[in-house]
Amino acid sequence: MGDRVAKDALFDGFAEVAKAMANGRRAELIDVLAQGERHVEELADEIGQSVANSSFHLRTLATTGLVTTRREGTRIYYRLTSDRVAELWSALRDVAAAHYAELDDLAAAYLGDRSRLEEITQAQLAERLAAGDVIVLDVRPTAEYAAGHIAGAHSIPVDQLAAALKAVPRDVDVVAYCRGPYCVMADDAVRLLRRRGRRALRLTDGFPEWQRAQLPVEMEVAS
Amino acid sequence: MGDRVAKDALFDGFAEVAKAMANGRRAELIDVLAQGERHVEELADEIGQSVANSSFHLRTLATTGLVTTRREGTRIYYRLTSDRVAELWSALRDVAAAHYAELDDLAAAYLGDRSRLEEITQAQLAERLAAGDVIVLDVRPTAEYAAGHIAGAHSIPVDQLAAALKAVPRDVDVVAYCRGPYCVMADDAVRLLRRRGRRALRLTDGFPEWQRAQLPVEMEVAS
DNA sequence: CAAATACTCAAGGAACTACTTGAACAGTCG
DNA sequence: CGACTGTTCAAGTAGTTCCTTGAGTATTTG
Repeated sequence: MGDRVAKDALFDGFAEVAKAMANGRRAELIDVLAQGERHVEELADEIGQSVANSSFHLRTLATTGLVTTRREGTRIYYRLTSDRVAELWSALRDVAAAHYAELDDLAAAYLGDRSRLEEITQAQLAERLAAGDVIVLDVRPTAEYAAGHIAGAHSIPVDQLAAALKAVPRDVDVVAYCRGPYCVMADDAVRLLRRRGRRALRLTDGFPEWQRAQLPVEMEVAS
Repeated sequence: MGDRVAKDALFDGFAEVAKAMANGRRAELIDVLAQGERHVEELADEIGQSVANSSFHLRTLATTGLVTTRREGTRIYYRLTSDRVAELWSALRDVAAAHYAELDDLAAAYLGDRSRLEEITQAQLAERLAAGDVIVLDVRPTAEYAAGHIAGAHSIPVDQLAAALKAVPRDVDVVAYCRGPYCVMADDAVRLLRRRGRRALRLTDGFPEWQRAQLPVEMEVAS
């Protein structure tokens, strides 16, 4: 069976990459970075940790090559090294959802009851977008919308939705989307819209999955 | 940003699954189980660990739902819960190979110099198999061949190849394959064949990848 | 050049992880 | 039923990981 020591070392190498993702805070970082690049303070804020600790976790991710940095003035921006990392993250989520029994409870505790939220798949939305019989709302923060969004989507961050309701046409279905299947922003948006009597649906996945599926996207051009 | 505690718990849940893979010995277990089910003693032997320790690692994998068991007589057989787990493992390997700098050295130390081994991709092999101008050798142990192999492949475990050389036709290219991209059995087979003057190539991936790509497979029917 | 900003590094303690040894627990087969 | 086999559990030790605090290092701006 070949060289035991070298084989163990090689598999320890694969395990290093798994270890990089084997921490809830680092998982959150990957999830946020799948939306686009961020600097350390933003990331620390996003995961609710100190800047020092976030920096430490980012370093861990960088050591295994999952994230890369770019300096701009006094800030350092982190991003996922490639789409493959986002795919790996997505595969991990899927396996967890499918096979890890306790995940259901954890997801329910964070997401609340989704049974009454109507969902729409990527394929269905792509079709209806082409047909033009639907309004799509990107309810993520505007910076994420600017970095890339579903072609034709309108930016209304979820915390501004109540105020912007009047701008949303009444006579057509509304689809809200956000960061991904475990993001609550679109859920909140859909619940609000339905309370106000609109017919609203949630896109099952988020923007990163849409983009990876090669469906049409747009981005704000730097001026 | 919703409920911090619940969000952290959810992402800790995803991290649990990554943790299950975040150990070299467990990674080896997953790699072996991707070939088919095994009982504990075989697995312990395969990863060069005590039965007790292997059992412990298998339990860890079972807790996150990555593996499942089945009893047959006095033995307990473990297998991957689904193809998704194999896909996740494959995605992890790919990311490690693409982004984790140190992996190259580790792989080189275990696999040796592959630069002089000619390779063939799944697609190319599928085409040549259809055309019938190639002999395919499955050089894994016979039990793995029996559990499933590339349609039309012949079983010659690598340690029996030297003795069985005469049975391999001289006038046609030979393709050897084994467990996957980080398995040395096909490498050894190809090197041996070339030393004996045959034109031999290595299939880039192994059997699990072939099967997941929906390419034609066969298996020994239980009698 | 000095001050300010953004980030990283180092030390330290609490909590977890890996592996070993030896005992306990099923099921199965005579 | 009772011995046997294959597997799991428990205890113990050495080593690793996580997060905090506070100091240190780049880079930009005044």
